[in-house]
Amino acid sequence: MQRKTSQRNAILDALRGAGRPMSAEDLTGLARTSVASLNRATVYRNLRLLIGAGRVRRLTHPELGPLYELADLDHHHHFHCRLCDRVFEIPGCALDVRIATPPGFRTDDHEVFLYGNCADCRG
Amino acid sequence: MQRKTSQRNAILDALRGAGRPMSAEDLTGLARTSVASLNRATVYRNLRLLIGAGRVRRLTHPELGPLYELADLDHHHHFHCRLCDRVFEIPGCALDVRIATPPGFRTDDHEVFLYGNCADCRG
DNA sequence: CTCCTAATGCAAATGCAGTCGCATTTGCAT
DNA sequence: ATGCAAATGCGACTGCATTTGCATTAGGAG
Repeated sequence: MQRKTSQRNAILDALRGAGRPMSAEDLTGLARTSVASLNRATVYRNLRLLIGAGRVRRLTHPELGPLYELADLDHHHHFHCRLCDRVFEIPGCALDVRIATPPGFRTDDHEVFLYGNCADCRG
Repeated sequence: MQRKTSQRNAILDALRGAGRPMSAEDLTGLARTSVASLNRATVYRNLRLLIGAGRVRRLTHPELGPLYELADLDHHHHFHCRLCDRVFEIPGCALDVRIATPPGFRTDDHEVFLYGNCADCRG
């Protein structure tokens, strides 16, 4: 990642603009509004680079598969609206890890996925 | 699912005996201790049948991919030991869904994945 | 402005979970 | 004991996310 390219900017801008995790495909579509020629392979190559550089994080959503989000976010949960299929970043942590951890185990990390309807879709 | 076959029994017994969610591949390996000829396609066909009958549940683990578990379990979390790579069913729920849900949203369901080391591996 | 090489676009290729067609086996009702 | 449809085993095949080979384009140091 030594040169700055319009496609890499477009990918990062798309991620920042959306403010929510997206699939590689959605991300490609969104970034194409900036760079129309943007190719899938380029997106994947840049995602790999950006993940390596600690700027992007890849997660696997149990219902939606692989999603990409900016890495400079504090710990948060993910809410999947089953109507509009968007995933929202929910700041904060409502899990009591001490209670969640069985005796003798040590929990280093965790993920929480919420499912339901977002405010827009309930309107 | 009208006839009882040794392979279907082997699959269910493997799931019961292990007491934890497993990949189709691990499940096949385990069930083969009962029915050596057991084929992958048969495992998948039976899993589909059993899921349709509400006896088995399929889940996608963010780090381990698709796993299968018995469906007659109460709500629980999943603990992934990163040393032995086993997934444990953790009974109970240490998530406060009211706190976890943003204003205006409605949460119908959720999943919690814990990561760390199990009691055996910490020994 | 030039040149070197990183980065891109394209299309073909991977790897993996799961599925399908078909010949053969096997529950189980009669 | 018989027969038929369900179930199995096998190997080839899908679909999807991602990767790779290669020719071309384009940052940016000099």
